[in-house]
Amino acid sequence: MLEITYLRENATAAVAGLKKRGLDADQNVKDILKLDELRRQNQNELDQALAESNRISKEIGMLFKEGKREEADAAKARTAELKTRIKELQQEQEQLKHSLEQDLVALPNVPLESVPAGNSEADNEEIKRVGDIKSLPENAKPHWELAEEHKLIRFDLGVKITGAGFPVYQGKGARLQRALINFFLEENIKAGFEEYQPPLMVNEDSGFGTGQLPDKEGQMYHMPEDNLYAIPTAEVPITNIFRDEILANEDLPIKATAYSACFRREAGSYGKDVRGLNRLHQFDKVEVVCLTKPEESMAMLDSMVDHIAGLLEKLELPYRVLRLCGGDLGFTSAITYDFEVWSAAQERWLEVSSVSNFQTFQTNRMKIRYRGEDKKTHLLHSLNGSALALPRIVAALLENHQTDAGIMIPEALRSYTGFEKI
RNA sequence: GGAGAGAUGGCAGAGUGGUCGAAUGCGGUGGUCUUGAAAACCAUUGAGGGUCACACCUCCGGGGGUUCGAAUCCCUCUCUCUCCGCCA
Repeated sequence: MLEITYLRENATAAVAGLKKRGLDADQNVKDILKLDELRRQNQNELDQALAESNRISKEIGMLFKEGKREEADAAKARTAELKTRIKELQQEQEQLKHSLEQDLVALPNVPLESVPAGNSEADNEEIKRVGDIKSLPENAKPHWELAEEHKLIRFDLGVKITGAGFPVYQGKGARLQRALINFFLEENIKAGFEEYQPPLMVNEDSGFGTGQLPDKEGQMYHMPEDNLYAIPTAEVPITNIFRDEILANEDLPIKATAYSACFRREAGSYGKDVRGLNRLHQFDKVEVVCLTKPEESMAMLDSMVDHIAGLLEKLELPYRVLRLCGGDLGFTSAITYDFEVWSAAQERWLEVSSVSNFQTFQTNRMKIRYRGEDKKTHLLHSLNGSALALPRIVAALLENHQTDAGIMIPEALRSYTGFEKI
């Protein structure tokens, strides 16, 4: 949710920025500013009425104390009209606040200057490409065939015990999962992130905090008995740890990492490109979440991008980094870099990480603040990224590292897997 | 699942209808003292809205009600804790 103070002062810049998403927000912003204006007028009037009412009440108290019954009763009579007026104004205030909030929540984040305009993947800007795209052996296979052949991942068993999109990992497949989780966590810790183990279910407040609710309600698994939601990413519980907090300067920046299983209903996304590990209902991911002072967030974003690039290089995977165009940008993001790994056998790029700076868009809703030099509270900037999501990494590892002698495990991972090839 | 207790500022904890945004202690910040630190002492210290700045308004778990007036009384919801039962 954008800050109203930002919109008041930067309305034209906001509208111009949103255009890069292919969104004409001119009228929306005007409506918001109008509502804001009305709201403040209404509050002014309401405050005055309340002040008057408070004054009279105090007066009545004094009169009673002095035993002046009759004067007190006379004063009481004066409040009747005031009370109905207050009630009206309060109702109006509620409505105005509600409308304002609704309009604000509906507006996506404003893309930063460096974000290219555009409305599809084609307009994303490739800023980096690393690693050679190897030519694979004649008989190279996609990962789902490799997984079946080596009994690494059992999609059939997952279907039997749960349903499609809930694979069972077996033998070296299971050990590879565990190795990758540990590898990512250890690398993140080395880079200064603190590890957390969050709950895998969250309450409604947390869902609202990170913006999954109310709009993406259908994407989360919901347990109605207890009104809990299965997390779609560790970002949700981790970021919500800091909800409604004013963080101490010495604790900043926050650099958190967490492994979690992630659950996504992926309603309506059946069809092409969902084969094998490409899209699952349950998958594993190691996430990084940062909170910084505003002036430090862009440097933090760069350092996160560098860190994630390092992970992919250690896994010896060819990748590229894209700066997403406005139209491809997530609702809450001001700037996003996508990491894509080349899937040799599928001959397509697979998104394995998305690193974003949300600036105050998330923290405004969650009221995550710090105390500035001026002793006042200010909103922090929030950032997050996957470091990394397992399924597509596994897909890329299997496909890219297949040789006639077997699937080779990258050097950096061997101390974690305990085996060198599959 | 059964029974009971509770929810107040960063924390602990008082406050049962008006002068309470709220005692006191701890913590934080600034200062005095000190070579420095500790201790002691003094001062200061919740959040949000509003304003050029004041004024002013709102907030004592959430919602509703009674009253001229609610942290305090009533209704309701949520959450937490303790004991018993079951159980990893």
